[in-house]
Amino acid sequence: MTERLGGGVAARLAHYLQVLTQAKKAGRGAITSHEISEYTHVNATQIRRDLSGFGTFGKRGVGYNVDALISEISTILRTAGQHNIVLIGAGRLGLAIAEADVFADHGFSIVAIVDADPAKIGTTCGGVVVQSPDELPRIVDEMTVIVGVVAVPADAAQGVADDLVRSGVRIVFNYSGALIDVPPDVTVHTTSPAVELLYALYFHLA
Amino acid sequence: MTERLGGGVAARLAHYLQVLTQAKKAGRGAITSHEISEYTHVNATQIRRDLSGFGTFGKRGVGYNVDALISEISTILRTAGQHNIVLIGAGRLGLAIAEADVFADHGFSIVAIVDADPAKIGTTCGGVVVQSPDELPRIVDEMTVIVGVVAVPADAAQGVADDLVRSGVRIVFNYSGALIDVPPDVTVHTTSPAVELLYALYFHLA
DNA sequence: TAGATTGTTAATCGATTAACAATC
DNA sequence: TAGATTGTTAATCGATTAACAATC
Repeated sequence: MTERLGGGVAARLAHYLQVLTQAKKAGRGAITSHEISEYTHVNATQIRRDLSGFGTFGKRGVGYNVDALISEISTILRTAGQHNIVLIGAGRLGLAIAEADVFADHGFSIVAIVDADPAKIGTTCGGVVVQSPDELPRIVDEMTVIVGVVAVPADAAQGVADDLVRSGVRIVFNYSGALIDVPPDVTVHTTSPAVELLYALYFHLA
Repeated sequence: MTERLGGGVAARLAHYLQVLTQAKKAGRGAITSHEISEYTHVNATQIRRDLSGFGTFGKRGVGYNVDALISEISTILRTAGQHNIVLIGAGRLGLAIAEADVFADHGFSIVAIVDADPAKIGTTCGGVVVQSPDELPRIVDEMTVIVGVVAVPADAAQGVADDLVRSGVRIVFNYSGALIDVPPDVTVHTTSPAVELLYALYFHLA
């Protein structure tokens, strides 16, 4: 019964989950497919069909129960558990990420922060002590870290990614903007706000 | 001849542009469709077709000239010019954004930083002075700002967005994670790194 | 009951993929 | 020439959209 989802469906479900989590925080008890559509820019019919494929989660004339839907989608995506992250780079960007609760909201826990600057090692941020890059293999192994977040300058990004891969990390989240090469069994996600900005601007100008 | 692009094509072209810009920074003179595919996760055939629809930009057996392709895509997306941004929130995240060159790389210029904290007003960051939110309508008008970047805590995001919309901003870039409601003629883009993380994790676990 | 929204179908459109000739 | 990669076609698959009955 648990067949592998297509890439499109999985991406959309993750997006719905993000909106639902925020709606819950805002105190919303129920939400309609049209509201989810507004926030995700996904067609409302598409949303209803995506969901109805896994069960009847909605109530006609009312919408979807936020708590219940969060639980259902978490189960479908199998991301209900706790997952450990290591953050590389204790600069402004790194500390801003460590402070944000966007990861914590979805069960991702930053279990270690690493920085090459000796002056930063030993300092604390969000209850997590900054450690040396030398500790990386041990940290990844002992705490079963599967995601590494790269928040270093562009010219240091490839080196950091290499360290992460050598240490056993299989998902790299790249905030540096730089292009990163990794082995085929490792996934890199490069966040590029400018891409969405260029896209929005095109339709604004056109 | 300049017909309006479909949403999918425009988004992909923006993505290619981001990769090309980074490749140029890394000193690359040429790039193949397969390389762009690796970095964007877009099918290589799809990339070649997207590009060949606008002209013959590539050289068989070699690939695409990076500089030339940047110029071509910029023209297609009509984003070759300079565009002004206002940044709201001079906290860690805001300053990290102001420091990053991800926007500058694509011709977006942060012309003003705004923060409600009186202690921050008057301080400088990246050559830009932090101003009071009261100045927002004047700034947007005088400098023809069309994009507002929201880098404030989640509970302040809606208020900031309202201020931006009242001041005339038509594209809101939301880093707070909170859900934001705006009039129909305004576009909101909410960055949610957790979405892509959940997505990557699903395929890692499955 | 009346209004609203889901669940679902059918029809269209765009994306994906494989394959390969053209050509650098 | 040999190898590589583009440009392009054709065939398949998934996304999108409109429409509407079911039902809360």
